[in-house]
Amino acid sequence: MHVDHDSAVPPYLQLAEILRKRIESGELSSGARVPSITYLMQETGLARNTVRRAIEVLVSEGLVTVRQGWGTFVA
Amino acid sequence: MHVDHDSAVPPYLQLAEILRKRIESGELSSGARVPSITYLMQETGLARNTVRRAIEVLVSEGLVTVRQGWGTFVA
DNA sequence: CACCATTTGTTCGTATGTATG
DNA sequence: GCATACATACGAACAAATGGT
Repeated sequence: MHVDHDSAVPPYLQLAEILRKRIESGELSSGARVPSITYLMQETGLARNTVRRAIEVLVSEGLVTVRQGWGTFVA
Repeated sequence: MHVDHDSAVPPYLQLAEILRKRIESGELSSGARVPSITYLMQETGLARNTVRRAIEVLVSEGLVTVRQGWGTFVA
């Protein structure tokens, strides 16, 4: 899991794309838990808000659902 | 234009609601320019990112369109 | 019940990049 | 070049919800 800060594609979109592919490939199937924000921060080196933004992209696409205090899950 | 930090409704949703009503009431009609982020920051006392978040809500609702370097306009 | 760890939610202040006129 | 306006990102702090001890 790696994002390129020098890319023309902003990091939050790169991360969204990474997660999207993991979902569409079936690596993360329906109902599966998406890695936590904290974990994704550590894995990618991105800030919390940036990770959240990536997740919000997936939420707006209907790919995942988020529940406060619980986690993020593949729809 | 006023947001209440003690409200259960987060400021970014309060601002989104304020702008939504100004659009739906016709005070801001189609094609009209939405006040700039800087202006809304000064008017509401909110931070830049918070104002942007409110606008993103309206964008996701299709009420406004944003053009970088130009401005935000009622759809 | 209280307490705590985990996880998501919101906001702030700041900095820098990009686009338009 | 400059001013304005939006775009992205960082780091920090605290709130709220959940689940387990």
